[in-house]
Order: sequence, then structure tokens, then C-alpha cells
Amino acid sequence: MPTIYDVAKLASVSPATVSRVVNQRGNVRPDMASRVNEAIEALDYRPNVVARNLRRQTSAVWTLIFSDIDAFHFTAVSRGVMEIGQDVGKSVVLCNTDDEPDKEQRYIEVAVADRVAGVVISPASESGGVLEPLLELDIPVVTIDRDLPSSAVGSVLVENECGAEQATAHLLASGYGRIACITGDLALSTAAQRLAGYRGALEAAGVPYDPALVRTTDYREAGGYRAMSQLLELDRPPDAVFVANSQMTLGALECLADRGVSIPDEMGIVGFDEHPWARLVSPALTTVAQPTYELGRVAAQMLVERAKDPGGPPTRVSLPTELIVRESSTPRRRAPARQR
Amino acid sequence: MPTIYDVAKLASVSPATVSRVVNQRGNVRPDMASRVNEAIEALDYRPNVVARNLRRQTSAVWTLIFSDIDAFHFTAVSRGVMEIGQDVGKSVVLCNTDDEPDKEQRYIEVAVADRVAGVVISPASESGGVLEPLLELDIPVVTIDRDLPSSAVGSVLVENECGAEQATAHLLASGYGRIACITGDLALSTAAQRLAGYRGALEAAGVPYDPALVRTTDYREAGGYRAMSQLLELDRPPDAVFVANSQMTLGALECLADRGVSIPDEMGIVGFDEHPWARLVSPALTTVAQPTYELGRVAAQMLVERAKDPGGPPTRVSLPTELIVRESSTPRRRAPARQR
DNA sequence: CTGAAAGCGCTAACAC
DNA sequence: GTGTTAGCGCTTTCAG
Repeated sequence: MPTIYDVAKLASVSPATVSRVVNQRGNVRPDMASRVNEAIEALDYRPNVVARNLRRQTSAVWTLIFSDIDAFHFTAVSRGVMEIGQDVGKSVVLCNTDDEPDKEQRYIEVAVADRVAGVVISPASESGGVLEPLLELDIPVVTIDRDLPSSAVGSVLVENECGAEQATAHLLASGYGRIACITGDLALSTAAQRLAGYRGALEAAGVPYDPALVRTTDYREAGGYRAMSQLLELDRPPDAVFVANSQMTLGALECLADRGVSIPDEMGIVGFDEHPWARLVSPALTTVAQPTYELGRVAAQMLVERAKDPGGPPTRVSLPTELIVRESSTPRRRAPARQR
Repeated sequence: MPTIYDVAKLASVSPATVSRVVNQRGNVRPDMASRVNEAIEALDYRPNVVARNLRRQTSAVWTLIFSDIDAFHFTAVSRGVMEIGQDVGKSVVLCNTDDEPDKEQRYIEVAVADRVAGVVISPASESGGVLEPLLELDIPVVTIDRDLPSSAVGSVLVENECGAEQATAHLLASGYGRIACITGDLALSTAAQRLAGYRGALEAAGVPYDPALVRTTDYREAGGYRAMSQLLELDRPPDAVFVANSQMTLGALECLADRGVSIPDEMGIVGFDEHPWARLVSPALTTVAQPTYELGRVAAQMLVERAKDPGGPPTRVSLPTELIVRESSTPRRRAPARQR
């Protein structure tokens, strides 16, 4: 592979001049420039970005560290990030922590060692400390999805509470009376906020809060199935359920299908997270859509802002959700609430 | 940020010794080693991988270039790659070409400039040439999903033809008589192979091939919808359909729902690609499952093999599919084929 | 406007 | 077993 010296020699100029041509900095006499370009062409020269980065003390890489396992969320967010990345010449390296703090820490170590230009992370460990090494190096960090208490970092979140409240209020308005909530580990801000939204809606409607109707489980499909089946075994089972993420919603739907519970008449359901298949299950599923793609874009945007102005205070934004009403929450005629 | 020299000074040793300790190469007297480690600790030293890579002329990055847009396929494959990557200390940078050859080329340029350690790519342009720059630099390349004619590169494909044949044969065996096929642009090897499998099954069963029953469209949801609706408008519409990818399957299902065509009695359907929601649509969808995760793992594995033995001939493997039979292709009683 | 030269931080011969 | 030293390929002052 030819180096900048080979090009310089062939074009009978100094490497500095070649560098100027390649990077379009400083002024170079047109005839020299074209001589250089010819040499580059002739040798098929390609600048070595590793060397450039070492010299410039910069990097053209962002790290995207994901804890979530949902394929759609993940894909949409990373697309958002990559899109902005492409505009500003950044590559995106992807890391999946599977929600394991160990893995998360390892990936952060790697990001530090690589001196990456920025990190977007949905934290697995919701305690601040993990990000320290990054911050020490002044590497811009933006958290997404989940909040971090201590953060001196940017964050772009979703209005989970508001979204959950809307969903629950909608179920109420549709005539359901005993509404359950399946959510995740309350140590996760998303799970806690979505539960809070659920409670908020009940309160606002003057419906008493019944802890028996709330299940916290892991954010997986199996958890959703289990939680739903427990709810059905209650003495006074619910007549509707708000499920706080899409994987648990899959599980819950499956459980309802297995038990032969008919939606939306015997049981109304609203799930968090929009998916291509939401329209296709029958009845079509009402969902709380997150602006996933935007999430990625905004986070990436913050990274570039922060790189421009490292001094400024970190930005924190919260993006709105959208309730998409379909059939699973809109009974033709409300069945009377079951009494035992 | 402290450098290796700072550590050396503090530990009163030479930078070479620090390097030896950090990389665990060569022998270092234990007492020195611990002095070095203390200094590392004290200064919170973190090796600069950029400098190391420049010196060693290596890189710890793989590039994964994707043309496909399907979130599940994409996620599963990249997980497979990342998993192996983590085992061997490689980071994975992700690129999405949206099937645009321009973007693909740009990403390849970047991979070259970064001197990455390997590239996994599902080619957007199915002509070989694009990979030249990579091969010139002896960067190991493995193609996935799609085949490249000219390839001096490794490849891991899926037995598309066989999978499609099984799917079609299954529809035949279930009693369907007029089976249609919705596939993608035939310039894509996957689309062509899946069509070939369909034809193969018909032939094997002695069923005449009717071009009117074959639709080629883009691999998207809208294309599937359109194709399905055209098929329904035929003088003699099909009584079953094999759809060559998941996005088009979504579209086709939607169309069938809109038209009130009942599955599986009026219309049987089998889709390529397995998804979490396949069980949940009703009736549950019969699919041809690709070993997506394996695809990624095997491709990554090839990258490491190839790095070990750059001389050897490129490996080419083809992974089997699995037919997952559900309700959408298994009518209770076969309705008599419609006559016009 | 161009060239010489000094590093960026690290590793690997090569001496000792 | 350890230290010295010369680069990896590039950019960027600083002179000219």
C-alpha cells in the first residue's frame, strides 16, 4: 500500500503538499495540485485514517451501546444515529450489552481505548459511575431510553409517563373498569415511569389503585406471558391491561390466545412500542408509539453539538409518544365487568 | 491523558517494559511488573489503541455492511457477528446501504481508509467489482445473504432454493392446486433462487408452471400488497401463495385482510423468514426460517479463519432453512379450487 | 505557496 | 530481563 511519501515522490513535491491536497487545506498551486492528484490516481493511494487520527488526536467513530434487545427499537435507533453519522463523517460501532453491566463496562473500556469521538448509550446499569472513564477523557456521551440519575451527560428520553397515562386513560374512556399493568423491573426508569403514568391516569379518573393488578417482571416475552396468566387467575381478574413494552405484549397476547380470552370484549389491551405487525394481529393492537428513529437522530445530533462546544451544559430532551388506537382497545359493546 | 512514557517514568522503567506488562508479552520480573501496574493504576493509564494499531499495522474493527432493511434479520445477523467479534476482540461497525450502490461504495472506501480487519457484506450491487479495493489490501471479505458471481471472497448463504421448494411442496401437499409466488427483483440471487425453488416443486409434482401466477416486485411491504392484490384480480386467482420475504408477506397479509379473503381456507400462505409475530397473526403464519443468527456467526468465523490463513481458498457455505408449519397453510377441509 | 522536520503513542528489533 | 531507538503514516507548525 502506497503512503503519502510515495505520492510525494512521484509528484515531486513534499508530503506536506500532498497532505494539503488530500485534505483541501491551505492553498496549493493548481498545477501542483493536479500533479499530486495524478500521482494519487496512478498509485491508487488511500490515506491511512489510523495514522491521521493518531496525529490529529481525533477519531471518526461513535460507539452505540445498547442494552435493549428489541429488534425494532434497536434497528430504528441505530439507523437514526448512523444517518447523522454519515452526514458528519462518523462510523458507528455497535455494542449490545444484553443488559449485563459487565459487558457494558467492557464496551466502555474499548470505547475509551479507541478514543472514540462520542458515545450513545442506553445504560444497563442505571447508576452513573460507569461513564466516568469516558467523561474523564472529555468524550461526549448521550444516554437514550433510560435516565441516569447522576448525569453530567446529555440525554434523550421518551415521555414514558405521559404515554402510559394516555394509554390508560384511553382504556378507561373505552369503558374498561379494572385495568391491569404489566411493567418491567422498577429499577429501570422506563418501567417505573410507565407504571407512574398508569397510576396517574387512574387517579385522574378517580379509580382506586389496586396493587394486585400490577405485575413487574423482566422485559421479555416469557415474563409477559407469566404476568398475564397470573392476572387471569386473580379472583377478580382485570378486564383490560396496559403492557409496558412490546416483548411482554407479545407474551401477553400469546397467553390470552392460549386461554381463549377474546380481545377486545373480554379483555382490552394496549402495548408500549409500535411495530409493523401491530396492525396484523387480530384484533389489531393499540400501541403507544415511541419516536424511535428520532431518538437516534436527536442523540447523534447532540453528539455533534457537544463536540463543537464541549463547555456547554449537557442538553436533556424528552420526546413525545403517540397513541395509536386500533381494535384491541375498542370493544363494540362493553361486556359488563366480571364479578366473581 | 497519561501516555506510556508517564507510566514508565513513574515506575522508573522504560516504556518498553510498560508495553511488555500491558501486553503480557516477553518476561518481566514480578517486582517490576507490579511497580508498573501500580503506576498504571495511579495514573489511570489507558493504552491508546489508535497508536498501537498504527504501529502494529493491524486493526480491531470489522465492518458489517448491510443492504437489507428487515429489522429482525439485520439484528440477528449482527448479533451473531458481534458475538464472535467479542470473543476475538473485534468491534463491529455497522453500515446500512439501503440497497444503494453509491452508499455501499462509500462505506467500502471508509473500510479501506480505516484499514479494518475484515468486512462482512450483503452486497447491494450484485456485481463483483465493488470489493476490489478491499481485496487489494488483503482485507478478508465474506458475503452473506446474497451471492456474488465473481467472488474470490468467502460467502455464507442460505439454501433459498431448497427452502422455497419445501414451502411450495408443503402447500401442494396441503391440497392447494393453484399456487402463486411473490418474489423480488430477479437480479437479486435470493429472489431468483426462491422462485427457482417454487418452480422446482411444481415440476416435481407435475403441476404446470403458470407465469401469470408469479409476481416480481420490490422486497417491500407495499410491493407485497400490490402483488397480492393483482393476483386476486386474476381471472383465475390462486388458492395459495408463497411469498419470498417477510416484508412482502406483511403486505400480502394486509391485502388479504382488507379483501376479506379467509386464510387458510380460501387462500393458503407461506412466507420466507421467521419472526416473533408469525405465531401471533391469525391464523398463525407458516414460514421458512433462515438461520439468521448462525449466518452472522459463521460469517464472522470465516473472517477469523481467513485472517489466520490469508492464502487459503475462500470458503463458501450454504446454511439450511427450516419449514415451520402453522395454520396459514393447513386448511381444515380444502375448498374446491375456484373455477371462473 | 511550499518544504523540512518534529512528533502523535506505541511496539519491536536490537543491544546490553 | 531490560533499555534504547527507530519508526508506523500522517499533519502541522515554522522557516523560507
